[in-house]
Amino acid sequence: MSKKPGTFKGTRDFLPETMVKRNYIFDTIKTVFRKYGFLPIETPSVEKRETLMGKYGEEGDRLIFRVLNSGDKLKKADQDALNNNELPKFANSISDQALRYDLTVPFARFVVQHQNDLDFPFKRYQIQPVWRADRPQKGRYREFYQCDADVVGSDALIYEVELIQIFDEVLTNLGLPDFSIKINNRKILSGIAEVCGESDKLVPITVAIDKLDKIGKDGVIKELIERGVSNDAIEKIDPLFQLSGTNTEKLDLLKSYLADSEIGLKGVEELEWVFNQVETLGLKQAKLELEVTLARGLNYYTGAIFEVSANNVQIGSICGGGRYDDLTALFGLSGLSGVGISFGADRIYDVMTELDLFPSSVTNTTTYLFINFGTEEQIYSMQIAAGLRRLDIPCEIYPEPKAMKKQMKYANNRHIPFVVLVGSDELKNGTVTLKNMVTGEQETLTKEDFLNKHK
RNA sequence: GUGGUUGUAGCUCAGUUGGUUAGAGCGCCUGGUUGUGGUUCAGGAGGUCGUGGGUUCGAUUCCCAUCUUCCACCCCA
Repeated sequence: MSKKPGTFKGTRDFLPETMVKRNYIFDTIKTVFRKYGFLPIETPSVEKRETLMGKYGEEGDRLIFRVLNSGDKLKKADQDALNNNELPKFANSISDQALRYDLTVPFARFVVQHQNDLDFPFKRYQIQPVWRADRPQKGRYREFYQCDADVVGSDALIYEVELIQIFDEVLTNLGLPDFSIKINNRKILSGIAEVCGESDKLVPITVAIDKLDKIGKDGVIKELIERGVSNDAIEKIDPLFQLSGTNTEKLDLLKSYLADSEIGLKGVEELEWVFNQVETLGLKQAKLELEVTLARGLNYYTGAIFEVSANNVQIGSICGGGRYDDLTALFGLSGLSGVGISFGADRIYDVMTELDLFPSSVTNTTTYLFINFGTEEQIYSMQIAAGLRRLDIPCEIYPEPKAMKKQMKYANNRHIPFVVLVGSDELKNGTVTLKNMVTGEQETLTKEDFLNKHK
């Protein structure tokens, strides 16, 4: 124990048993992404510092892992800044690059950089790890995977509808029994701030009301006061806390509440259209809920915002997303609207583990193990195994004629569902004996019949 | 970034009010069973009690630091 090596705080190794389950999640997500016409890309783990910094708000910047300069570049260290305790400035002087914090901002950079090689609207999916210098907790890691699908170059609401369908389809295919897609629109939040006469306090207002389900109405009001929102405005926000009923009822209420706000009404209209289309098309499992208090922290969202949570599991949201009207403008290309979603694969894994949702077939990586009885039997087994592999059946041969107990145990621990016994009798008769490791049943059949079973 | 918490065998955890050889269950290995795993029985291996320093005749136990775990806040997937 004492001298055992370990991984860096908040990061993990994945053993084969875990990896096959993770791959099952990734594969399910990819399959659905492709079905909706998204194309794969990858971007580097490390980006220039200026690409990332300032895109996620002050809080986000703090959580970006910086990468130290090397060699002579270290001599640029701003020692005055260090002596004056200006740590961020000092950090900038010795670090010109950083690990990516999410996949969306690097994607915006990617779009601007390769704009002449892309067909718009450009739909891409990307499954890669991201890093955050956060304090780890359960369901919260320093290195984790995001599975993003984004469309850039169209403000058509059809994409909001399709992204909701993707959430629904992926999570249904993974077998999640109960989950909610919460949706809101930043324009509605802007409208609320406008109606309250506090347009300049949009961010503090959204951050505060986002916490309604966590700290309750009184907590939100307290926070609004702390953030300098006037009492008049708080009174005007108050009715929103009582907003209840069906999505249609909520929309109707919002229409009258936001009657004086052009942008607010635009948001309501957009949401209404999305709801209508989703209703017509139908969802498999998801509950789609309008949640006026949903705000999400990332500042770059401007239209629809999404968040998905698994019900009956104590973990944060498992997916997120939204529309950002001008993210590429930060890199010099304006007029491109984008909308995208992200699956938090690590949290989905945790939820599926807690609810025991992985089908047992996922861990059956090898179908047959050939028991090794000796040299001649092994050669005979290798021929049959080659036949199976030509039929794409995964199988393996135990490498040495060790005690059968040991070989059986190996099959058992590896969750291999069938064992093939080829001893001297089988060799002589041109047969194999098949043992089902779950039921314990055995049957003997000719090797031709065995192979033909799989055609 | 703030406050707290955790660390003893591969895993889950007892225990030591500071004192000769630190325990259990599960797992692992060997054998009962030289063509049968998952059940059962018998035996066995495995720990400088997270790491570094301090106090002490003596520290796994007390103190400090550090790393790690988990939790609340912040924020978020």
